[in-house]
Amino acid sequence: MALRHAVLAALLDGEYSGYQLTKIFDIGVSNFWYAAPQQLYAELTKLEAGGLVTGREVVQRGRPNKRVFKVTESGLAELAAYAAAPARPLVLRDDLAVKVHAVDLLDPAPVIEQLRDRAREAGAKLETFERILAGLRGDLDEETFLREGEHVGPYLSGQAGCRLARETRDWCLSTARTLEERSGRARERIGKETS
Amino acid sequence: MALRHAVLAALLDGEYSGYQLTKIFDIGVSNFWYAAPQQLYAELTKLEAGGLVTGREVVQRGRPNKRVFKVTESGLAELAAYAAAPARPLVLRDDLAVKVHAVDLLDPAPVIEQLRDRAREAGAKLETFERILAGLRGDLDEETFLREGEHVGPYLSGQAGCRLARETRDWCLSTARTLEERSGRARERIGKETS
DNA sequence: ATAGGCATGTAAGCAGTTACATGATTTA
DNA sequence: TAAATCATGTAACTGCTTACATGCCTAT
Repeated sequence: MALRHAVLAALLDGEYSGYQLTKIFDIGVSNFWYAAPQQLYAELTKLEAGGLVTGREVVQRGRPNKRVFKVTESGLAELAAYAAAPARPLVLRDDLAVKVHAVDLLDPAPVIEQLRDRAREAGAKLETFERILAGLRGDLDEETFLREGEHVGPYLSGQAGCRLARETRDWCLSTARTLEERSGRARERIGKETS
Repeated sequence: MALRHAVLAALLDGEYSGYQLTKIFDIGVSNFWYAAPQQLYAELTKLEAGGLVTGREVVQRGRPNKRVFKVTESGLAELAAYAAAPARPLVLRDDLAVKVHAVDLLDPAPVIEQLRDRAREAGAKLETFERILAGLRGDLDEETFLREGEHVGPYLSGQAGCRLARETRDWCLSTARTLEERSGRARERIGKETS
């Protein structure tokens, strides 16, 4: 069980509804966890049944009511036990890297396009994260904030998201450029041979 | 279905047995895919049944015989179709980042220790990858190899692994240092108050 | 002797994905 | 009036993890 702890950790930042969590997990809780909406609703139900979170109804006008959740004492205890247990190796499954690995025997064009797409996404994510980080540290510069700020956890995990997004963007762009140039030269050679 | 394509891509580099693949997937196929040994044996069985790979017995002395596999025509066609289809977002699930996110309300000591452990692992992985990349490019410098080399796919995906390992190591170390210093100062304050 | 690496699996259970379902309100 | 956003689920399926199982060979 693993999503459970990611949800608990996310709920430390404030009270959120299932729907709000889907937004947070959609960009990946600072990009280190992904979960589908249906998983979150299911997990929240289980967590509430187990007494690790409590929900309360929030009446809204102009839009449907929602139930927001917060972590209970026993939820916090669960998180503490989890944090003390040894970390398991991270799970990474990257479709696009598999395609790049195999690209020599394949048509590079669609792979290049996908690399460009992902570079764009990663760039957007990077901007989002940088805005979030700037919001968290407020007026302070990073060093001061990390030394004296009260809640640095979300900032530190956000930095991981930033780093990953930046590297992803740069790798995608440089890889796309490499493949583009190679297929450009390949076309030239064929052109010369057949002319 | 996704592991299937990662296996096919890995088998493009040469003929491997299930056991050899576990070693490759253990360090994460250049760090972009992880799979447990049992998954690989099961997947190879399925791939062979579907005619996407063929196996042949290799008789060895001094150790048990093994079955090595290679990709068939139809396996290559499957890979080509897969590469042309839109990439799905990468799956990332990082236990340790969840703990860091929640660290403000938790005992930081075990988290710091886990960060140091992971930094060590990432450093080792980085060295491994750099050795692999150096082997792939041989005498050529990186730029020349990427321009003129025959098989650049594994090199490019390996670069992604390098980048990720380097960022992981650096983030873990700087995060551990930040948390260490903060808990050091916290202890000092408590010392002063109680003396 | 025994620990570790090589080699290959089965079986049960849990987690994650995909498809389907509903309904209100706001914006274009 | 159609599309997008808010809001919450169920059901079926597939894929992944954990635990268990076997056996040979090499090095210490």
